[in-house]
Amino acid sequence: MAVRRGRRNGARSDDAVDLGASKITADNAPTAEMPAVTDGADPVVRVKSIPEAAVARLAVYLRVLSAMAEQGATTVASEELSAAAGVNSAKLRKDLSYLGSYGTRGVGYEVQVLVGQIERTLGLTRQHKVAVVGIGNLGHALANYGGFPGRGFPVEALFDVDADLIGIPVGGIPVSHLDDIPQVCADRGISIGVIATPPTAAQSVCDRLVSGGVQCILNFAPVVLQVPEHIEVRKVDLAVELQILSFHVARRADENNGAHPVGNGMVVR
Amino acid sequence: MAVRRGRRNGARSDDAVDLGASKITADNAPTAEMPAVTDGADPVVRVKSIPEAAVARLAVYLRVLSAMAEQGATTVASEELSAAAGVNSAKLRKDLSYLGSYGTRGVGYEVQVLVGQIERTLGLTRQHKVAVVGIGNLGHALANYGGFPGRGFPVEALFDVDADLIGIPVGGIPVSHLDDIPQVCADRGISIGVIATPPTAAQSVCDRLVSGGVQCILNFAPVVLQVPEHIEVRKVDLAVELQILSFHVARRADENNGAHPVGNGMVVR
DNA sequence: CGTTGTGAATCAATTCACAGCG
DNA sequence: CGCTGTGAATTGATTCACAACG
Repeated sequence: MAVRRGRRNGARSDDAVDLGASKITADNAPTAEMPAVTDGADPVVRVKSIPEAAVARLAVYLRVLSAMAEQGATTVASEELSAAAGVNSAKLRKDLSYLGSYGTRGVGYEVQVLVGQIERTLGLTRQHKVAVVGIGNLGHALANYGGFPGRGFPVEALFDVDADLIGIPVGGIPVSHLDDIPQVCADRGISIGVIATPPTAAQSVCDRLVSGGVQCILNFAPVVLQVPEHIEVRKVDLAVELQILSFHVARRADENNGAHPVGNGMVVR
Repeated sequence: MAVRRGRRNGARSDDAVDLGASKITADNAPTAEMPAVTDGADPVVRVKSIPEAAVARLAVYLRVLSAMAEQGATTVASEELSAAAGVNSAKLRKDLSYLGSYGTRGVGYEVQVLVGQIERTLGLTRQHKVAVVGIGNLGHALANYGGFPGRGFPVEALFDVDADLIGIPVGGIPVSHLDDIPQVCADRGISIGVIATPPTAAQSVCDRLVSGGVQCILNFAPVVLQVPEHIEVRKVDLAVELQILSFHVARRADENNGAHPVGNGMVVR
């Protein structure tokens, strides 16, 4: 073994994470690992890397906590929060421990404190301007989401190829042409690009977003995008989702059927 | 494609998948732990279970392979296929090995064979009828997907609460009322329910889908659904996706910056 | 008390590295 | 030779279980 350690960083966990979409990474080059400090010693590094899978769950906890706060809850125990978030309490506590130590033994966590810490950790204390590309059905849905989840992710640019759409405002933002992606994204300081185009257009749109300076891409098109190393891509793929469900249906059917050819009442087809 | 049941090598697996969307599990330790057989004595179980993470990737390989087939490719090596799918070749080969041994050493894989095997494994040789609930922007987008990914996932029922929508056909299917979910789903043999409603309606919709006999749910609403154990749920959550991206932006900024901009207490623990 | 926080143990997924074979 | 298939090694995530502590 050569290079050791390496902190979260350029982490190339091929897919890891596990919520919503999948992380996409080049996945090649195993070697170029930077030896970065991790635990201990380094006085400057304080962000103890958080496991990818935990990050996705933090976002879920955050939503649950916000709902609880609205209902007036001021403190919550790991058992309760974990149940509401659909995970077990040990996992929840471990996840929260990555943020630091904000609980009170024998009592639980203060809802507001947790909300604040999760927001800080997820980088929600700054704004991330979003551009949506492809104003079809899905793009419309996204554009109208009206500033996306809460505040923090304002949609500030829309793009399409269709000449009939250019200039028309959707959800308050006029649609620009694909060709203007780099310019407009750069001008408006877009940091997240959402691709909701047909698959054939996706790679080229992606390239333009990158040249416009976006740092992250959320890709709804069923294609594997090729991006430079420093760009973070997540993918939401309906076909893949359905096929995974299909797999489970099939598996279950096989199991039930192990010996019995005759199915149960639910057999479709 | 004719519906065929080859249960030759039926693969099964255990639990949480992890790509694409998230598998939601009760997660309450089902303490009844059975020593899973790995190769063994069990008379019925001889199939190697497929790691959950691999299932999601198989769906991706399938798409890439289909595209290659269309371009006239007849064989493909792991290196090429893996590059196109955005994973490394060792992982690809391992994933494919779960299907059985369909490659030719020194040559590669026959595209058609692989396509067939993946389809069989994912249960794509049967049809899975889909219902979409919530015909807003997103629901519309989904309903118009026109029979979803290829064939295999025909949308056969639509639901909404809005009286103005009831009876109106969207993508060829008339919209029914939420109250009719159980009946209609049962009648039409729906196996997959897609929830595209506002969060407040989601749980109740979910319950009705379950009572209508659907086996799997794809949930776009930002809520953690509670379902009976035998129901498979996957979640696609826009807010979570964006927040994960946000996390990575923040992390990167912190790194480049040695020191964090806004001086909140950085914590360590 | 009751609940957090966390090492240690377990379980799952990924990667390595090479034997086996066409 | 070139490429697959796979055990072994590694890395990562989850769960256990309990000491620490308000």
